[in-house]
Amino acid sequence: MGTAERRERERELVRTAIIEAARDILSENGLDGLSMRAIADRIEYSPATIYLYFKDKDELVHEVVMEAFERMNEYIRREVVAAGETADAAEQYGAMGRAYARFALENTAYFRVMFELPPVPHMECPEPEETGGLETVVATVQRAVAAGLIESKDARRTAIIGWGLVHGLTSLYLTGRLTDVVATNEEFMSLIEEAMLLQSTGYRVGARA
Amino acid sequence: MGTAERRERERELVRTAIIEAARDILSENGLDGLSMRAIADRIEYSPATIYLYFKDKDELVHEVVMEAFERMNEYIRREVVAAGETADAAEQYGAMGRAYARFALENTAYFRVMFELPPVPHMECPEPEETGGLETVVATVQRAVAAGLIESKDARRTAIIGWGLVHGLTSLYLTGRLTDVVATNEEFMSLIEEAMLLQSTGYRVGARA
DNA sequence: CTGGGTTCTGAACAGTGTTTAGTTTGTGGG
DNA sequence: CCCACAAACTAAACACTGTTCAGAACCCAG
Repeated sequence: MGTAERRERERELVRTAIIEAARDILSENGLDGLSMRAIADRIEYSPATIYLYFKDKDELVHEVVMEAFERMNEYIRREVVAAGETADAAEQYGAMGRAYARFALENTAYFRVMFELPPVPHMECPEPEETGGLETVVATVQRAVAAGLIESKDARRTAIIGWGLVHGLTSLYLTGRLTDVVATNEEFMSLIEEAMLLQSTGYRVGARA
Repeated sequence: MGTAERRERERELVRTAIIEAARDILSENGLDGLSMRAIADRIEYSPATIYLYFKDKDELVHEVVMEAFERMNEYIRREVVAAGETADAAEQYGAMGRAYARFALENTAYFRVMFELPPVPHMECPEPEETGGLETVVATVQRAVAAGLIESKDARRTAIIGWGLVHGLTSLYLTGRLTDVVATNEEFMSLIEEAMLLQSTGYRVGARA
């Protein structure tokens, strides 16, 4: 009798319903609007029920964040294949950076929660999704290095510096620190483009493409 | 009779006491530990009293953040004059970036609050302190450009890109995203150094110093 | 010393995350 | 069929949060 399996399936259904509700509330009302009672209301359960599926609010949010990272990775992957099947590795690297920034612009609430949260004290996951995207970047950098487009002794360090570059500019822009320099999203994207171009070619005289 | 002035002074005294208490709690217990009641306890007043000096918790925190920006600016200023009276503009620029990162390492709670907060919807201040530091950076970049050490069509854009670079790397490091690449603070500082060096010289073949 | 204005507080309200005791529900075995 | 047991669910409470408001305490001028 497969009732146990059905129970298991139903359980998983409720679990994902909770996560979806949390994700939707997060997108619509921001992190402040994301309360256990709001989630409970949306899925028409009691708040206490959530604690039968997640030990904490932190655990629930962590799950949502993990999902967000997956989405972002897929977003970037899709973006880079869309606009660069024939592009060289350096161009693909640039496309990744632009996609990262654009994802942040399109999912600001997501993006904030992904990085504004505690320094992840309890991490068991062997970084399958979280840094999975980074590995792709590293590989791209390696191809660019092999093609002589970028010089780097350590492709991973180079990828991380690039990550820091676009992540930092994006954070500053989203928190309103750049308002008196870059006003619109278009201006911001062009700033990102310039910054990424810089990493490849530098500011040295005559080095610019 | 100067009782009005004395009253005013006493009032200002309580006000700064509140801010100091908030700052201390923030440093010791982080943003989560910063509650109105905790502040009231520390200054031995009732929670309601705080609302006679600040309309909001947001307004109070905003004040603390403004102070934090001033402190950071002064920290950087001191750092750059300390280790670079004879240094050229490019070296001073690098010192600024390192100081920024070191300040973040030494005041993690501060740093988080400074940038994790809402996109500052109510900003009347004509950026005297907040971007006051940025102007110094811009001036340094301009001197470096004039000396032929850095190429840049727009010194402000260049400064902002540098800001984004070190800010992003710092944020990622503080939120634990770089743990499997850079383990210690020393490694992190060397990453910052490499990244800033990159902005001046680029990854182009033969462009490295 | 009395009136008025400032300063302060106790108590409450609405909201939060979380726990627990207790109820409902559904299924498997006698 | 029905009972019992386990799983799912919830109402209510607890301790906390930011915030407000009526009233007490205080201080100083007239």
